[in-house]
Amino acid sequence: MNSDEPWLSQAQQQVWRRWLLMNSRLTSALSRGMQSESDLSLQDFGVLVQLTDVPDGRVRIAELAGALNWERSRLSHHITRMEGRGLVRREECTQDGRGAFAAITTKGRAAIEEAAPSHACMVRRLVFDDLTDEELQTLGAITDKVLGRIEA
Amino acid sequence: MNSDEPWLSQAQQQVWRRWLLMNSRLTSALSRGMQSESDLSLQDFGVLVQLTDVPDGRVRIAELAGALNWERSRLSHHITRMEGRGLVRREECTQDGRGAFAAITTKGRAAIEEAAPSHACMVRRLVFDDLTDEELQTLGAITDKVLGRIEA
DNA sequence: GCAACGTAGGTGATGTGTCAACTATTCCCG
DNA sequence: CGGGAATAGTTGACACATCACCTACGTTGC
Repeated sequence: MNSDEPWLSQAQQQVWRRWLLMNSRLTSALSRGMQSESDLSLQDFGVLVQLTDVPDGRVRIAELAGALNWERSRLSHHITRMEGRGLVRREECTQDGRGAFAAITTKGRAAIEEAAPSHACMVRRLVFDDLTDEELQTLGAITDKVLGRIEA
Repeated sequence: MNSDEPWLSQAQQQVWRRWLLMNSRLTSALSRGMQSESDLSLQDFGVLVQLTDVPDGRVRIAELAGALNWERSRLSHHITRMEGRGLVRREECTQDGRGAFAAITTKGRAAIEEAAPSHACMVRRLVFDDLTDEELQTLGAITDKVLGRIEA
């Protein structure tokens, strides 16, 4: 438990490995679930969530990339593909000639509204239903601490 | 808090979003750190960890894929690339003519031994150093619960 | 022993992410 | 104002992941 040593304690290492495993299992499970219930990927869903979060259903590209923690170029490619499927559309920004918005379409809204309930249900079943209030609270505290560390 | 409703409670949703964000931030941070300190990717590292975990430094492909939660074909492609860089080598399995091992090479061992300390240190700094013993224990309990749910 | 089926692993085409470079615009400051 | 630096977004080449399919071997049951 000495901070100068580079290694993790036995307990930390065990938790860490289980955590990594849980994350990848959870992601694949949610991803499979999403694909089978709708024709959205988890990534598509993430984009659409951000767009429905905001009243006018459109967000500046860079802001969206920040919220998703994606690279700008990745988002640009992804938007291109989603645009091709009619889920979003690009809109130009009059305030800033360089800028652009990604805007959700009617079809996009329909898609996320169809996908959301079963996804939320799955998240509950796999993650939250078994957690006590105290565990939920601790989990929140942990994520905040880690996010705090990463900022710094 | 009714299990029949598909939706997440306000508190759950907030924790969930922070959790997702934390995961993607943490992964990018660790990935960047790994790349800058060694010439391994986080994925390479994961493979090598599994191989050093076992006395003879070789694991059957399918078992390795299971431990990493990767598809077999993904692993096969990845092994091919790592083999090209001299980090691992394929070995045939005499017990089962279909089978194969992935085995760590001397160079692979050197690579992971060089990369491990700073990676472990980063994991400690970003994740564990701020956590109390109780939080660590709760985190372990949570991962076990979720993993349990996913198995079922 | 051999036909039908299951399993281990590999392959190539296609989809997605990353990186470096690029254009167009805005900002800053003399 | 004007010119260099910074910023928003896109693009194309390349790296990696996924999917459907393939081969080779093993297992089972007749």
